[in-house]
Amino acid sequence: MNMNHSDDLRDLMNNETSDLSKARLRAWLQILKVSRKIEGELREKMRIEFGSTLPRFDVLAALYRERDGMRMSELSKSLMVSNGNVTGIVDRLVGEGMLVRVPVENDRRASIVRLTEAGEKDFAERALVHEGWVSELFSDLSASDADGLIRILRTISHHNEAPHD
Amino acid sequence: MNMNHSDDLRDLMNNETSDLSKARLRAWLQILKVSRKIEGELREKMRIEFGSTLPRFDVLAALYRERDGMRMSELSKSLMVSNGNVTGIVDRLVGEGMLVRVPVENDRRASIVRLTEAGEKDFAERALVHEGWVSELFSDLSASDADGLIRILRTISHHNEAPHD
DNA sequence: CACAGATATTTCAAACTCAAAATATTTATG
DNA sequence: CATAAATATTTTGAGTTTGAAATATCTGTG
Repeated sequence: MNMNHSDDLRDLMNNETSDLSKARLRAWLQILKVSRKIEGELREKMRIEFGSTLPRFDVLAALYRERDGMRMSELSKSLMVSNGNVTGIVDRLVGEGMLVRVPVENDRRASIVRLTEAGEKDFAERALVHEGWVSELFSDLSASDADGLIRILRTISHHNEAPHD
Repeated sequence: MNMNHSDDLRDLMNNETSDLSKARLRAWLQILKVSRKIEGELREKMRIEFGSTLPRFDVLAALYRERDGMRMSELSKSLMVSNGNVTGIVDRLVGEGMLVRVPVENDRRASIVRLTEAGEKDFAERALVHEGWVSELFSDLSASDADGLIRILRTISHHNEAPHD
């Protein structure tokens, strides 16, 4: 049973916070805890097994889904990180020979970033290993709990979706 | 229904990954997505409303729960970040007058970090505002979904708990 | 007591991250 | 066409983060 708008308003006016508000805070703290723990584990595995980092993996993953490449701005929006952030990571991946920057016809401001053949091959292998790590870290998560988790998280995502153009 | 050990083993040997493994990966990516979006929102609010940052809030929150103060190592373990990281953040918070370092009797290696009176007062106010922000960001999350979310995330946490001493 | 190993913390270099400013280019408007 | 506004990206400065090395101190064993 969801709260309606006037309930929310009453909550905001109220000095002491409601039980629901506290439950939501606990939920957020638990999300944060799991997220940090799993990220820490994955970071260490990437460092040891791949000699690489999580942010680089994320960039490669995004470009593996979009084989024709993406613009810097698309990349940063898709990863939900700042524009300037992506610049540095892409620079390093270009240096490692995983990515190339391709100029865009008719728009000399922009460039498309895409995987090199080597980058594509490397990532394909890494993605399988990565999925195995995640499945192992989540091995107590049943199929139905995975679905439940995804459903609940989506309701949160959608509420906080970026406003339409 | 959970997988047993030999199912996991078969999965590892198997080149193609299972549906369950893919569901777990999707769950992880959704956790990551929500976690990033909410962190971004909170970061911005903290910057604008408090002129402060998320990591500083986290340190203050931990010390607000432990009024007698914590050692640097306890702090970094509790926040799941590296030791060296906490040093820098505590340095800044000491500079802002929110924290003090107190020497530990009988152990000159260690020091206890605790809130100053001003730090305690400031944080108490901020914590209420923060809880309101979270509740607003999670306003589509019902009480039962909050509980469900917490339950599922705890099973993941527990599996990945640090091994006992 | 000597001193090897353990423990607590800081320092360090490299990478990541953000927000804002700067740069370059394109588009729209008069 | 001139040029203001919009767009795409990079640069910059400050802060955060990590993992490893350095420093200081403590503890247990002989």
